[in-house]
Amino acid sequence: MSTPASIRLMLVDDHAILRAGLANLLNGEPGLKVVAVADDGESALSLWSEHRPDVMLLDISLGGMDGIETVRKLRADFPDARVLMLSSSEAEEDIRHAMEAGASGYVTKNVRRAELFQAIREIHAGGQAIGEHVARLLAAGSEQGVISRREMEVLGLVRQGFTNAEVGRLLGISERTAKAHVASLLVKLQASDRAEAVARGFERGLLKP
Amino acid sequence: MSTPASIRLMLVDDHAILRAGLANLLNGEPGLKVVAVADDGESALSLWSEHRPDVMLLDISLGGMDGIETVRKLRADFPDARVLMLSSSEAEEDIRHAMEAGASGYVTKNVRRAELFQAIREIHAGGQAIGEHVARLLAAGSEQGVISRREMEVLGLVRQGFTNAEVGRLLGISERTAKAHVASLLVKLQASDRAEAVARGFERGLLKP
DNA sequence: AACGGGAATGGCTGATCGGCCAATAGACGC
DNA sequence: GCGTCTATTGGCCGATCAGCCATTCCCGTT
Repeated sequence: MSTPASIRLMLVDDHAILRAGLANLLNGEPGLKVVAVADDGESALSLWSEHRPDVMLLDISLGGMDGIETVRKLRADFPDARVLMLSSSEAEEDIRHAMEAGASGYVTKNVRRAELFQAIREIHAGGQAIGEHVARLLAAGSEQGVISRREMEVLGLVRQGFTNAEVGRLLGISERTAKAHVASLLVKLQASDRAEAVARGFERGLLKP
Repeated sequence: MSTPASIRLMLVDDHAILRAGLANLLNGEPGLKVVAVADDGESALSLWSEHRPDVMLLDISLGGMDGIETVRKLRADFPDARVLMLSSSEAEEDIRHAMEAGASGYVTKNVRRAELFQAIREIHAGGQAIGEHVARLLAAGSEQGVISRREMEVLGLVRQGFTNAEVGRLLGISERTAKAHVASLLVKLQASDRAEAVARGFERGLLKP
């Protein structure tokens, strides 16, 4: 046929405004079509199997299950699902975790629209897409200790004032293990106690206000 | 006249996608028209005096000068300028500071579109607009303690990983006193340990990355 | 199949924390 | 002058932390 079928998109973001605006924007671009939207990970998964879109645009910060978990589960069920992370975070850890979880691309929300369209097409074609903005970040700060996903979870709980024992309970692991993760965080963040670790987390953009 | 003039809007947000999408969305609504966009506070101010819009939609988190500062300066130059804060932050401090700085309204980015349109019209008509979502937050926790200067100093040191004894030494006071300040911080910041106190400090904007 | 790293676990110990009690001194506003 | 608030200090104690030891399991890479 002369007009190739549109790339069928699914949007997942907890901000209604961004969802609506983005849908508008994407539907205005020839060759792209938004066929489903979701505001959390759970509905994203069920809507995916229902609509079977081509590409999911997924925010990292969602209520409930976060974007990383969502990618992981989606790719476990549909290994050929293609996901473009669309995040406002520039934290190196977020990017790395997203890609490791199976995302095919990662762009920050301040990409130019042309760059976004390009990324979607790239991904749909089977490629990877890292915003150049993002690529620079990755190249830059890959020196220091890499915070693992588990450690990020622990840091998030430490931030909320939980003790090691509580962290263990919440994550379904022993207090010893939680303590080990905290110890590891202290080393990697070059902090001398959990309070400083939290501060470093904010400074590095791992934690968001 | 039969068709009243549109409300002329200006968008200020550092996320290009949200800007583009939102502009689309707003221009699609009869009676609203986006006449200018900016991605930082400085250009927002100069574009305002150039275009003289009716209402500014302003994000709090901007590169460089933040949204609060932008409102303050704008209102200093144009006391009748009307600004609707459009933030993803639900932090009580952010809301309070924005309103104190002269914003006419505050909605979070997950308002429904109808509510957003309503807020814009409300503000243009000279009223105030607090998203109901936001209003609840404000009503809830408006009765917290004020952090004293000394406590701020202590918080700054705790953030850097100093122990109570070290804080005491650095401030020329005894460890007991330092401990008392920390205890007071825990109460006022509703934190259960120093790590959470630091986190709350960042969340409230008392500490900056 | 071997290797490296993350994740999970246990025990031990001295340092540190946070809560609870009470007290004195100076500053500010009414 | 009186009350309120912050800043300061002390003792006591159980809870929690952070450091150091070693071990097992699993996964992805080589």
